[in-house]
Amino acid sequence: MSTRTAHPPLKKSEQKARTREAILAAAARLLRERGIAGTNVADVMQAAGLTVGGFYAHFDSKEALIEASLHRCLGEWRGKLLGRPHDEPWPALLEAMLERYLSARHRDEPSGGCPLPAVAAEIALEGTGKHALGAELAAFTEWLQQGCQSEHQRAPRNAVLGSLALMLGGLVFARALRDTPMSDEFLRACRSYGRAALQEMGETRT
Amino acid sequence: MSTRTAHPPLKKSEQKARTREAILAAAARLLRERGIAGTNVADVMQAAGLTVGGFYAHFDSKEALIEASLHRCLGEWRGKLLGRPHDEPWPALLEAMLERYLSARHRDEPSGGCPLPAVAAEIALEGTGKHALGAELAAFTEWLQQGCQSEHQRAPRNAVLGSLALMLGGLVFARALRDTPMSDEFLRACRSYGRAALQEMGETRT
DNA sequence: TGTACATCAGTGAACGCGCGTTCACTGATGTAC
DNA sequence: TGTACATCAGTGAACGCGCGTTCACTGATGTAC
Repeated sequence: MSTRTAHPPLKKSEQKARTREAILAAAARLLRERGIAGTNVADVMQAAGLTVGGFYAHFDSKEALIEASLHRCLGEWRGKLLGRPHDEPWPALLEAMLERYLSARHRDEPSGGCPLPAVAAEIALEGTGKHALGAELAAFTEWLQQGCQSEHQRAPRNAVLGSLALMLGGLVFARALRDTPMSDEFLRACRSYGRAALQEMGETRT
Repeated sequence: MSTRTAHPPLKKSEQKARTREAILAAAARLLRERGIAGTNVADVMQAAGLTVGGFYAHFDSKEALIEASLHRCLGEWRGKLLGRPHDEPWPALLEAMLERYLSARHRDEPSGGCPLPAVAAEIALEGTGKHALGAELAAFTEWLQQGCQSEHQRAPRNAVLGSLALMLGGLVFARALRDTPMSDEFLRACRSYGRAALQEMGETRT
């Protein structure tokens, strides 16, 4: 709303682009909190300070919004997960990622976190969002493997993919068991499990 | 249908109990294929050879059906995952479980498999089914830890919970990336990742 | 510069469909006498 | 044993609601002359 009455007044096309951004941002937040099925077009538009009817001037369908939002969302998240580039060997790098991902904070605040725990299973069932997921996951794993400086070895693909699966499964269990002792237990166990795997993989590769 | 006209004719109460079983079985299959949101009451009843209206003579609500069906479903699955009791040390036991779970067959045939990949994220988001999940997961982990014969050591809880999370995450990714090279890659990587973790955990505990 | 018209982002009501749930009804089984 | 009534599992249509999508309309911005 304030963006639309900002000074100096924007050109129409600029304004439309900004609105589109607002819709994408609102969708990204709702997606992480409620998943795909739980995110309805009217709520997204309301969260962006608009009304339903205008939606189809920006996107062809809800599905198109989901794909676009996931692309954006996963791309941003990629950066957040590791922060600035580290000069560390890959086991330490992946371990730090596990710690951050499998934390009580991330479990309890989905809106600022990774969209995949809410969304991955729905993509598997319905197919909506699979292009975004495929593309971003390919980019992410490649980026993670190259994330170490050249003096260190490249992280093996098994270690990267395995860590991602462990993170997803662990967080889903932890969220499903919220308010249960097993929730914290899962987080702790998965961090320990990942550390063990990475240590073993680091040793046998060295 | 054939169950209802079977010889000798059944008492009314027996008949009703059988119908309830048929509904539960139909729901269990659909749940694994379509998840909770994708499983609608009318389809469940049709799959059980009945019509919608009769549903509420057996269950109070869709939610009650989901809880009951998941309880049943997860309980049966617990047995299938390990088959008959093994006389093996726990790392080998869990490794065998990983291999079976993270297989192309399991990825491609959800209807005969574990309901969790389709259902766990929805439980985390909506809450429907969380009682069944909590109870069955507690029973399952305890049972897995005690699954080895007394001469072997009891499997550490971290190894059990971590393996479950890895299995869930790995299968969800593999299904979401179906028809993509990364799908098989995820299955292979997760099996390897799990083996590494279990080996490391087995060594440090021994 | 000023005026008349065109464009188009956004509005808000309505449509159509799916789905959980309800309900009057049916017909076979079970019970009372 | 036979007859009349009660019970109740299952039927199928209807209700109500949520939600994705459409559409006639508005009013501000942009353009032509």
